[in-house]
Amino acid sequence: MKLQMDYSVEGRDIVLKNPSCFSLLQTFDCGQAFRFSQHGDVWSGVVGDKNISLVQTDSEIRFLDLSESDFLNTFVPYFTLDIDYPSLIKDFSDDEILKKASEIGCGIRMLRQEPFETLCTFILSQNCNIPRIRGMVYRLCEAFGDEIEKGVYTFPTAQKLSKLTPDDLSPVRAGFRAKYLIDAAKCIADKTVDFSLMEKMSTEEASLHLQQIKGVGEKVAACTLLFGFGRWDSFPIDVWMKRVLSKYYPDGFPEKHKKYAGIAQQYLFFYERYSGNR
DNA sequence: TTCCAGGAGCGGA
DNA sequence: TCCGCTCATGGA
Repeated sequence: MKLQMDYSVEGRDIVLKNPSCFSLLQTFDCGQAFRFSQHGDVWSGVVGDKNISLVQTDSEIRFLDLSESDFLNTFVPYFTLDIDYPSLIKDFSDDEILKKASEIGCGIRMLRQEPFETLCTFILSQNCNIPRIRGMVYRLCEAFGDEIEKGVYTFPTAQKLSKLTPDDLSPVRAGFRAKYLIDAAKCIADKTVDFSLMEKMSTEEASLHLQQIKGVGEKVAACTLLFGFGRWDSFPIDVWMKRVLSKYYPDGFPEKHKKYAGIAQQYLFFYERYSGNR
């Protein structure tokens, strides 16, 4: 994994100087992850069993109180610091809408999130707005995760969730999604759905494999593959993307960009949702 | 109060 | 195969 930007160790922090294509606000607020929140200038969230805090200024992004080995092993892959975004965006510039969208959303970094957590959060996402998804995910972690610091919880394991009933999940207030969450946990725990096998499948095959879970259709499968497995060709189509496709791509998304269609999709989602193009 | 949300399952045509 | 209805809840 080749790091695409320089970093330095300053005291107990890791610092990225003048990072290209990296905005914490855009990355955490573009609807791919629901576990980061902002307090003042500090963004904090949980990745695996690590509580991480970050601060961005005009000239740097600072990972607070983080060892170099954790940075390299966990956060370089998590924040896709190995992807050359400027080249990717340049590649998109032959398409007028994609050019505009990737310029506006150029601070978005795709996140390589933990697959089970990604699966669950997008099962919860169905027919919900983003603030509500955050609430449900927080309550799920609070009720069934491990407390690693005061008020900070890990995401619960599949094994733990697989033993619960929808009634047990009532504090999450997930409604009809509770039973889907439990089915997902059971499928992962008993390996009916096997993440390690999916690594060898095509994106299409992996999507069908995930759709064995109740409450997982094409959209949730596509989000899981994109945000949890780094399948950049996976292209989730939700209500926002339906608008984008009908407005700008009535003849279909350009074949040429399908290899990174998932990243393009994220720029387009952000563009449509935040620039008032309705 | 009403509308709608990063959908999916279901039954009927 | 396609379409419309329903599901449970809360943010705006």
